[in-house]
Amino acid sequence: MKARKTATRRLRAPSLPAAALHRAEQLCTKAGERLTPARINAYAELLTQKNPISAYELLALMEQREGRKLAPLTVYRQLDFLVRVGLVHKLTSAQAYVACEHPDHPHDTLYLVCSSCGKADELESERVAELLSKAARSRGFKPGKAIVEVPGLCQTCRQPPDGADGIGVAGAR
Amino acid sequence: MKARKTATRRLRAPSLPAAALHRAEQLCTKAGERLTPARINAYAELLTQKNPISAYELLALMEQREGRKLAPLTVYRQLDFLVRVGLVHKLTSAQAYVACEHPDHPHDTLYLVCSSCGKADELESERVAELLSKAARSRGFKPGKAIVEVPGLCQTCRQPPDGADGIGVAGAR
DNA sequence: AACAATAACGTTATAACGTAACACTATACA
DNA sequence: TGTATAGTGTTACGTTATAACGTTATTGTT
Ligand SMILES: [Zn+2]
Ligand SMILES: [Zn+2]
Ligand SMILES: [Zn+2]
Ligand SMILES: [Zn+2]
Repeated sequence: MKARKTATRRLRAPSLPAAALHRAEQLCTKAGERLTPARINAYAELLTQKNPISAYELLALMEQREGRKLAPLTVYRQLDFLVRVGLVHKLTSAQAYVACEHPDHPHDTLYLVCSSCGKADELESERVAELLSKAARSRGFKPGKAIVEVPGLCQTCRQPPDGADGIGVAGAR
Repeated sequence: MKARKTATRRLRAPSLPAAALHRAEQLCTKAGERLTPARINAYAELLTQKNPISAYELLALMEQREGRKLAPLTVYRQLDFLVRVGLVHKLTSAQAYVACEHPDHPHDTLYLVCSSCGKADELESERVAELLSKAARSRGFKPGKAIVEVPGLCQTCRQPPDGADGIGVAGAR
């Protein structure tokens, strides 16, 4: 008793690019995880965003897209999944989420995060990973994926060209 | 003019060690910040803790110590201050706070955080700081103090000696 | 000492972030 | 076909953090 299709109410998914979808499928297969429509939607929505967004911002976007109310938990579960398989990183210092720029292989979370405009620039550094891993193991500590977040001012937000300091970011070296 | 204390109502501060107090005073003087009794109390209470604690845990401890209700905001303000002057670090991935182990000079936040027992081991690495700073500047990014948190299992919590994996164990604090 | 300016503190209310519990649904596999 | 496992939806709740505003303490100046 639920067959009735109530005249599509703006259900268009954000249309995840085929290449991204394919990569995601492979990643999930390899990890023994299931890539469901709901998860695809969440990922696609995140991919439309240029900057990291909070879970509740994603919630609002998805609600608008799907034309119905969603529970926060829904979004959190999908984010947990996306982070788990490595498609998305959590910026813990900003309590925000952003799609990984090279999800093909697992790696640490390593970002430059602009305190002014919110932009997050993902880096990769084998040397940092190596240093941290070595330091950890030398203390008998078994390390997981490191979280490295460098707050500061991006090039654009440094506009005021004279040496003037911008935001109150302490201790720039 | 100072009103006499009204028959001590368990107001015993946790007695901040004199050396720590002295260091804190110097730090604040240098930074042009005021070290008030309330702030000293918060710091002292944090110093009694072996592991990082949440703001609300600190709130409860201080309420118990002072025998009265406090507002969360009070504690948050004191924590902001302590982090600002460098006496305390925030472990952003655990939403917890811990006293710095060498507050004498400013430095990045760099911890090994056990996902099982919650212990946080503070490291210092000039090389990591240097690498991050260099990478940032090479992109026109003006870096502040980096946040580096490595989750994992501490030596103690690795007890189960067979090679079994243990990462990802939730529920530290 | 009196004053003004600023920083810290207290209080109430509320916003933002995240999870527990439970019932239901889909898929995989014997 | 059953049975086990994983995913989803819903309600309610818990935790973390801040806004707004008025009061008190400190500092520097007259
Ligand atoms: Zn990535
Ligand atoms: Zn910026
Ligand atoms: Zn430190
Ligand atoms: Zn441990």
